[in-house]
Amino acid sequence: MHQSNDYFMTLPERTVERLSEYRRSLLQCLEEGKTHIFSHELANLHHNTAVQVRRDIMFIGYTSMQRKGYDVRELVDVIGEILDSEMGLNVAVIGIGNLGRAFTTYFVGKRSKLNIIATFDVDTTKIDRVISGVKCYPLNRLKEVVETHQISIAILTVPADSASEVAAQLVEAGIKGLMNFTTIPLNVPNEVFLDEYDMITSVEKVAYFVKSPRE
Amino acid sequence: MHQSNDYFMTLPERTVERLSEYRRSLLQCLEEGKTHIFSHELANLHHNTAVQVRRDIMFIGYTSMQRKGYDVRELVDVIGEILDSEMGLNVAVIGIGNLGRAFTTYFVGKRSKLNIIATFDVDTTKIDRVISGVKCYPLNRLKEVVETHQISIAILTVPADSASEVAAQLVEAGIKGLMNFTTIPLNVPNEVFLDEYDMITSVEKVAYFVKSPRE
DNA sequence: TCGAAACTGTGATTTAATTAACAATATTTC
DNA sequence: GAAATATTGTTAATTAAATCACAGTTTCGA
Repeated sequence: MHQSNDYFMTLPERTVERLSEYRRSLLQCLEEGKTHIFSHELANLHHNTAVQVRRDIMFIGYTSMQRKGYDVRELVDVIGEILDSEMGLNVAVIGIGNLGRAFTTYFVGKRSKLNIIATFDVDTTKIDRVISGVKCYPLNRLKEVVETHQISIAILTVPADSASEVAAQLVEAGIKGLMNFTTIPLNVPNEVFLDEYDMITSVEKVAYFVKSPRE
Repeated sequence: MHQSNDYFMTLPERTVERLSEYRRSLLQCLEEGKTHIFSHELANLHHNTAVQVRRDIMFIGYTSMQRKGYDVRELVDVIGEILDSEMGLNVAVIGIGNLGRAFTTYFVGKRSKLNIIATFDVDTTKIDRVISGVKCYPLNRLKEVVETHQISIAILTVPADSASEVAAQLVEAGIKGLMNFTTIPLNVPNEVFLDEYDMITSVEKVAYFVKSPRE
């Protein structure tokens, strides 16, 4: 396996996740005026080891000032080059109930290359209102709005019983990435990147390990 | 490595997650009157393979009627024996903003051995109200309520800037499992099971793979 | 200026998770 | 009732992820 610094292979999924997390800590460091950071410091801010941090950073081909730690500013920029699309990506939140609003407000104010352009809902009282800073469209305008605004990522926070149907519409509308927060597993074509997160499963897992601790 | 059906070792984390997911599909099957299910059917309902399903089921020591598929009822029960605590576990949701409410309402009506007993918030207008079916207490009564109701699991959905402090209080109050939905990584003692989920990271990951598809 | 200390970068190793491969068993078909 | 088929349970192989171990810098202290 040969890796150069010029062309990137796609990174391991876990590494991508950690880079996203590192970046946020690093931005925090910048605000606090910290200019350099050691691998073990960054590790301590997250739940991992210095080696893991160094390996992740190795993957993106950045190297530090030896013995001074990583230059925080530079590292933020390099992570940005990896994670962000140059022109940014447009995002829609589908279903603006509690979860949709939670998600949307999380993003507000965060400078980011991801722009929440639209939210969608079936509830007519929400339509055309601005919710959490973003305009709400009726679901039946999904395809039109996705196309005209070139939305490539959708966050699915609709009730379980409409999840599959809406997902199909999203695929049809040409979405490229789908984050599914419903409890219904979805099937999408291979070229659409799908990630699913199920809160109930997470908590059942916590409960299991509370009941049966390891070693 | 020797595994008997009588005493269980703790299961792989991913297996636990999948079992939780399987169970929900299986309950759905029961409602539809389906009494048996093949490994490949269960696999198709999720995003995995028949082998994976069989391996997961092997882990919990259940074996099917050969060639008839798994007995749905039995399998649900066996998964329940693995995942659930006999007497159930009590859960509290800390921070009843959008995300806290989303989580709480997800659980309402789901028959489950996990009981959301209390929610907590600092907002005095919420206190003593019943939100999403659960009573809201002031944060300063955390320890008292956790102790008297024997709450062992906490769902942390407070704003980022109070996350660490509240987490410390939860540990102090004797919580056994903590599900952290804030964007702040937490440090808790080893005996407290911690799971963290960060929406922003998830979406940044989706964005990365939209930009750099695999193979 | 030399040696010790503090970090990084990375090959080698280990561990965990997934997938392949297939024997064993039950069912159906003729 | 023998052969073909469908399905499980499990061992072995593979792949992915994390960790170990250590050589290579740079800096510091005497």
